[in-house]
Amino acid sequence: MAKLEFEPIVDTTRRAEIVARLRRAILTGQLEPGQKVNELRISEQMGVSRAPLREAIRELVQEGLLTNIPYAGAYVINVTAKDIADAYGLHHALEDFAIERVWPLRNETFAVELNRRHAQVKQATLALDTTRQIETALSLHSLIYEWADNALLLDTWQRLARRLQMYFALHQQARNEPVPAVDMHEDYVRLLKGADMAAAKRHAREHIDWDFEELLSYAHSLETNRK
Amino acid sequence: MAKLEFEPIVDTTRRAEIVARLRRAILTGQLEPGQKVNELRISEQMGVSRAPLREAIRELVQEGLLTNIPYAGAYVINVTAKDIADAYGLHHALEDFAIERVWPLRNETFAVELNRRHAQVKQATLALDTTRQIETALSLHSLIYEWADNALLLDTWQRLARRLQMYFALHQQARNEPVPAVDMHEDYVRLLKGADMAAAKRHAREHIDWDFEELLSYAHSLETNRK
DNA sequence: TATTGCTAGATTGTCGACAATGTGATTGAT
DNA sequence: ATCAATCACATTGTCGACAATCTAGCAATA
Repeated sequence: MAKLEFEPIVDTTRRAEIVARLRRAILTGQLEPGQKVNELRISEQMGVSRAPLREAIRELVQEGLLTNIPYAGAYVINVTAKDIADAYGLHHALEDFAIERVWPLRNETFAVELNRRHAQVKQATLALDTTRQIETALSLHSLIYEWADNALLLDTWQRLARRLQMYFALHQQARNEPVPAVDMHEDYVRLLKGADMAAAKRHAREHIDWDFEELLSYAHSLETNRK
Repeated sequence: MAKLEFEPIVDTTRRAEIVARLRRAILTGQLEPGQKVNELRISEQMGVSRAPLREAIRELVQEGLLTNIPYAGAYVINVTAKDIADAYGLHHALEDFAIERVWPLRNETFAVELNRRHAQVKQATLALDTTRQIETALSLHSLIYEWADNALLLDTWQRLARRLQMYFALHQQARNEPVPAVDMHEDYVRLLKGADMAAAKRHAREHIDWDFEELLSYAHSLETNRK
């Protein structure tokens, strides 16, 4: 008899769907930083009442994507250069820790999944689909966190990853250039499959720094625009 | 003219008050792990309607203190030995990072605040007030995160600190002994004021390990109880 | 006996209406 | 003209009621 496994049934509430849509709107920059989330307007657009929408807003506030001011409203978080720098500082710390933890847990399945996600990045890069490029790159980077066997670390990473996704989307949106059509992950993937952990850490650090440098121009424009 | 500073006005909504009360109930173990949060019952006890209570529940779910199953209810998170181990693994990583960042930012005010919080710990220890002992110890440990000048790191720590607070409270509740009436923070405080960062890191690591060892007996009882 | 289908009760999810609060314009006094 | 008081208006916060769903127990059937 074949071993058949079923996936759990998921997301049967309006609230969950609302959260997903709002989150996506924020992470893709459709809802801009600082913009107000008007409950009545959005609930009417989505065809739901304010109750599940408000519950969704509470979740996103806790996720750190919205801020709330009592009796004034919920606003998409603002992005400053310091926010971006903070995110990358934390990214460094988590990445080191994740690599250490994942190192002895790697196996053939890990390598296969690493290749699969890397292929997705390359595909999105070739297709010049920038939104998907960001998503797939973060998915690739998520792998070590998923395999590090630490639920709290994974949760922390996912919160951070959402911030990064937002920053990249805004950055890409700000400069209207196509996108870097090269893929920077060859070394990252190769080193994660290798035997030299120190080298992997070093490269991850450089890789993160490289991404950060990329965002700096956008971060700079934020500061100048504010004046 | 004396420099007078006002504290911000706080918590004008029922929701915020409900969140605070529920969180406290969970972190002190009054709401036990696995216990169901019955909306109707609690809303009647608190004298509020279900709407703000439900919004509060959403926040606590995102905070990681509750889990939610659609149409079934919200439950206080269960605690396993692995959860505790995960928390301490992450604690290690964050502590290292925080010490590095806070090191060049320390000044006289930092030292004064460090002493102040340490005094609170000693006071709670003398008074045999275990709940307050846990709170003040975590407050002491929070200082380096507050001074590290990284909002995301601070946020991450606060989420972790709440888990730790819960674990300690449950641990203390499980064994009915009075409490360790000794204070372990003398060296911690001294090294944080000193010049040897490596030594501070090393000690913090040992200190965290010591706390973890302390929790292991409780973690063990969890596993055996489950059988 | 084991399994399926049904029913009643309890609980969560959602809705529409009302209360509380903030905001900006208007008025009026000095 | 300036400033304070007032007043609509819009928006958020809260409430009570209803709809959708789950669970446990019992009956029916093989």
